Amino acid sequence: MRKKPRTREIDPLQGLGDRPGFLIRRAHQISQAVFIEECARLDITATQFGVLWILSRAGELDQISIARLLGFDRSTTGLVVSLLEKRALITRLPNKSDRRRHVLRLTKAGEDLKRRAEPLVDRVRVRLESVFTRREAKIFLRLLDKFTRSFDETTRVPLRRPKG
Amino acid sequence: MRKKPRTREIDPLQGLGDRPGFLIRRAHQISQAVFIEECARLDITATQFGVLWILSRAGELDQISIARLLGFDRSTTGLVVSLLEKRALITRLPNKSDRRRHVLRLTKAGEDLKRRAEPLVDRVRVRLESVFTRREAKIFLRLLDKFTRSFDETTRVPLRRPKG
DNA sequence: TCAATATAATCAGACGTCTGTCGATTAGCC
DNA sequence: GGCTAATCGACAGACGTCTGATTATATTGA
Repeated sequence: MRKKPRTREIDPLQGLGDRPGFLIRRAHQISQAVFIEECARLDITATQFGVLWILSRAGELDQISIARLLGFDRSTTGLVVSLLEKRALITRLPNKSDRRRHVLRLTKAGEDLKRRAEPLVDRVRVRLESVFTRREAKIFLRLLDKFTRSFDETTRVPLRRPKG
Repeated sequence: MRKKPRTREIDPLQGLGDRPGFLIRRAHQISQAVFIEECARLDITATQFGVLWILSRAGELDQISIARLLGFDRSTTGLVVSLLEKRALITRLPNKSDRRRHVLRLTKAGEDLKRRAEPLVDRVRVRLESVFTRREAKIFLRLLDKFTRSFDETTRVPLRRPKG
């Protein structure tokens, strides 16, 4: 029970470990790990699921729209998309009216995977929130939402949320 | 003032954008961006600053200890450390008593950079917290702390905090 | 003493992320 | 029609992160 700071036991993290940036980084590390763990058997990452999700909701979208909706960088989106295409989870069809664009759409396999992933992703949420009381979880999400929204326009890739 | 969901305007993010994992990812993206922005002229990342900070506090440490204290992966730590060594901000000396180990220590340049970075890193904190009231910021940090501590032992790299 | 185990560090491979740049294409303007 | 600006998407380069494998070294125990 090493509890005595008597012995001048320094905490090397003091002054760093309580900074928001540090804690957010750690929280991100944790939530990524939990996601990977829960969805291991589907071999899917949170980022990839985001794309499947958004395509499932929107029907079809081009790369840039996906990036804007999810807050991904264009390059990141390009990589994720080509990875999903390689796995035949989405198709990438040239857009007739604008040949710069490719219209993305879920394949049957993509739909299936997305559907099978949903309960697992729900488990991720449950696990992440399980350390809080219901009230705390609500506050946590509210503050995170306030935080991200407040910085939205200052980021390179602001989210396009219809809610405003 | 597009406010009517009358027109069946779907929010493609609904059901995803309010998940803790999604928000945490976004928050991480933001805090990273702010850090980079503030510390651009020192050409230093949050991760790199963490190593400088911890070495400044501890005097000398080996790579694994740094990883454990900061919650980095061993490989990550190795890469960051070699990068800092290349910039002559730290030295890496073989440990006599245990030849597996390399003892890391800040160079003069490393000390200087760390000192010059401190006010900038403080500005990062201030900016990140500025979107909250003082009370909210406190709660936010408390909940983040609870979150990260609760999952600490389940992560691959649990933080070694003397405070327990 | 020798074998088994544990630890430190490196390396390879993968993914996510960002920056910056470039070419292709479209759209706007004269 | 033709120049120009804007946009899309590709690519290269960099960093952080994780996993898994490997090597070198210590420690422990039979």
